[in-house]
Amino acid sequence: MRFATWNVNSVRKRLDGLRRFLKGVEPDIVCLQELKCVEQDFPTLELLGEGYRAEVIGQKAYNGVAVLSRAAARETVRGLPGDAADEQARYLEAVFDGAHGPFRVVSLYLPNGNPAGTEKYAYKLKWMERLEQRAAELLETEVPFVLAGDFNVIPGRADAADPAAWETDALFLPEVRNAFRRLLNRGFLDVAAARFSGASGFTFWDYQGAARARNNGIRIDHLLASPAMADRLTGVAIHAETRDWPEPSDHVPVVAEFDV
DNA sequence: ATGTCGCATTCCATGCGA
Repeated sequence: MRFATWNVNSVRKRLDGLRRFLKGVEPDIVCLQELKCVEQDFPTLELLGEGYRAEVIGQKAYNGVAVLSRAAARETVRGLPGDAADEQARYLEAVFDGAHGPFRVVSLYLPNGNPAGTEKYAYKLKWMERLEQRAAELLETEVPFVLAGDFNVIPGRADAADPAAWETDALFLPEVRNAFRRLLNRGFLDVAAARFSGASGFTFWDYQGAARARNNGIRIDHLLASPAMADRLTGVAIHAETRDWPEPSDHVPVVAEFDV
C-alpha cells in the first residue's frame, strides 16, 4: 500500500494540486496537514469523487489535519492525548484493515514553536513529550503504524541547505532535535532519511526569497515507521516536482510503500 | 528589502502565522 503525507497549506487553495497528485501517484492513504478550514468547509464530496474517504479535524484559519483513504477507517482517535484543554487541530489517528491485519496511521502537524523562548516554544516541547508518550503506548500494542506529517523539526545539518541560518530557530534548536531523536530512538525508521540525504530529501522551500529557485530547502515532513511497519517498507519517494506546479504548497509530499 | 502566501477582519488595508 502506498502512504503519503503532505502539508497542503490550505486544502481549499490546493484542491486542484491535490487532485493532480492523487491521480498521478495513486496513494492508498494520504495524511494531510494545514487544512486551514473547519470540517464543514473541507472538500469531502470533491475527494469522494476521486475515490477517497476523509477523516478530518478542522479549525478556522489555522492547523487542521486529515487522513484520506480508499477504504473506510475502522476506528479513529481524534486529538493528541495528554492535554484535554488543547484545542488545536493537529493530530488524528486512523486504523485500517490490511491484508496481514490492522495497521494505524497518524497524521500530525507538530507546532512550529517560533519564536524560541515563548509560550509557543514551550507548547511545542510539551506537544513533543505528549507525542513520545502516545508513541510509546502505540508501540506496546504491536500493531504496525506510521507517524506521518509536518514535524517542524530539521533533524540534522544535512537536512538544511543553509544550516547556519537555522541555528536559533525552533525547527533546529538542540532541545527540539533531541526530543525528535528521543522519539526516533524508540525504534522508528525515518523512511526518507533511510533513502535520501542532503538536498534530495528536502520537503519544504519557503515562498520567500526565491527559496525554491535557489534550492534553499529543508527536510521537516517526515514519515516514521514503527518497527513492525519498517519491516514491511518497500519504497520511498519525495514528490518535489509538486513544488513547481501552479499555486504550490510550500511543502511537498513524502510517499512510502509498505506491504501491509 | 519579511521581497511570499493564506486566512481573517477592523474588509481594498492590515495583522497573524508560517
